[in-house]
Formats: sequence, C-alpha cells, structure tokens
Amino acid sequence: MTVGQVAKRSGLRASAVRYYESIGLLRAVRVHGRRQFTEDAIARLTLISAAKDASFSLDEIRRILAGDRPDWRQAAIAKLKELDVAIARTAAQHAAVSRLLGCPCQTIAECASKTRELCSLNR
Amino acid sequence: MTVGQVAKRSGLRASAVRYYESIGLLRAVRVHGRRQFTEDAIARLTLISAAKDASFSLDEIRRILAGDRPDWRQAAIAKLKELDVAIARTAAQHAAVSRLLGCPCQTIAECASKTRELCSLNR
DNA sequence: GTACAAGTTGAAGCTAACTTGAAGTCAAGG
DNA sequence: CCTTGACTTCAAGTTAGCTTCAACTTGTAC
Repeated sequence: MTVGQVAKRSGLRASAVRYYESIGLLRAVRVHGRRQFTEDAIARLTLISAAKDASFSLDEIRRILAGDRPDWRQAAIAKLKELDVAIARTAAQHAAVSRLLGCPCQTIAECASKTRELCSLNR
Repeated sequence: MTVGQVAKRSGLRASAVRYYESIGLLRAVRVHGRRQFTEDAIARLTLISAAKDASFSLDEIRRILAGDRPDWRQAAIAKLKELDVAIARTAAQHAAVSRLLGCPCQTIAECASKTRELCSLNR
C-alpha cells in the first residue's frame, strides 16, 4: 500500500503516517522512491491508536513495540500511577475553581487585596 | 523593587518575572533602564499563581485581570466544565490501561493480531 | 579604578505530535 | 505531449511557558 492508502484506511493523514515512519513506529520499503506498506501496518496503527488513546506517548509506544521494555505490563502499571496523579491534580484544580466561585469579591483584583480569611483566592 | 527582589519574594525566577512583564501581566517602570516594580506586584503575582494553580493559562489570566472579560465568574464556570471534561478523559484513559492489564497477550504485538473478543486492546 | 553582581535586550531553545510549504519526481490518462 | 494527482525530501511553523545565551550596561564595594 502507498502512504495515501494507509492514511485512508487508518483514518490518519498521510503526513502523520510519514511522521510515524520517520520516528521508527512503522516500517516501509521504497519502491521507485515511494513508501510501500504491508498489510500489518494497519494492525500496527490500530495498536498505536489504542495506546495513544490510553495516553502513551509515541516514544513510549515505540519503545514498547521495539521490545526495549522487557515487560509492557510494567509500563502500563507506571502509566496507571501517572494517570492517578493527573486525576488528583485536575480534581484539585476543580476544587480551587469551585472555591473561587464562592469568593465574595466583585472584581478579581479585589481578591488580591483581601486577607486570607475573607478571600477564597488567597487560601 | 528590582526584578531580582520581586523574584526572591515571589519565589519565581527573574526570567519568569521579566516574561510576565513582557506579556502584559505585570507593569514596571524603567529607572536608568531597569525595571522598578511597586509593592502590589507581589499581590498580583500571588493572584496569578493562584489562578495558574487553578489551571488558568497566562493569557486567560491576563484577559481577566485586564477586565476584558466582563465577569470573571463566567470564565471560572467555563473552566469548571473544561476540568470536568479533562477528568472524564483521564478516567477513561485509566480504564483503558486497566483493561489493557487484563489482556492475556504475552507480547504486545500479539494483541494486534487477535480478534476483538480475545484481546483487550482491540475493544 | 577596578572587580563583581545584577541588570538590560533580543533571539533562540525546549517539549510533543504533527502540519504546512516549497520544490521536485513519477505514472497514468486524454 | 501535457496535465493531474499522488508521491518525495527537508525545513520550518504550531502550542505554552518559560529558560538560556550573548553581549553589553549599571551600581556598589573595596
């Protein structure tokens, strides 16, 4: 398949497919200078897409697929911890904004001049 | 105060303070070519820091402080929605990785070749 | 008068995952 | 023969929030 066919079947843009090949995520042979992909490139892209959706970076995916990581499950467990941290951080931001909405200040500048007791933003 | 003093008192680096001034978050007058900040720059930085912690971008903070947004509460409500979406997305990623850990495949490449029924990654 | 710390500007670098653009190649169809 | 469309490479642009660098100036201490 050419890059255009891979793009159509995978739903990616041709430029993205080329990019993936350039960073070593996909392999292609050159025929008259043009990339030729085999059928399993599609399966590989499905895999990559699933891993991306699960928040793995392309570099992490590349290393896992290359077998640099002895156990991909370890990478997954580490990723779970990362995601726990991310969720906690975002939840804290949510709480901070909620608190902000309970602030009695009329203008935001007012907050900066108030004491800790009075203003939500300064807590 | 000079930029160095503001940096020390705010806990930011001098380069960050200069950057903030360059994008219009802070104001400073020049005395012999050097930035001179007034006392309320510290309060403003406290405010900026709190807003950053609540996930507002510097540009959003700048607009809110400039009064371009008639009601900062509206911005906060919009931010809450954004954070809800972010939390949901991260939770979904967490679920995807958890599911992945339940996959029976020995190698990650194996996943790509299995049917939907068998392999977690393909669901 | 000189050494040194701290200031100045503007531009470039950093991260990730691509996209876009320029300039050129190549094969098929009319 | 010529056009069209799909491809090629390489470089640069995009996002945010700074940091770092180079080359220079200024203020203070000795």
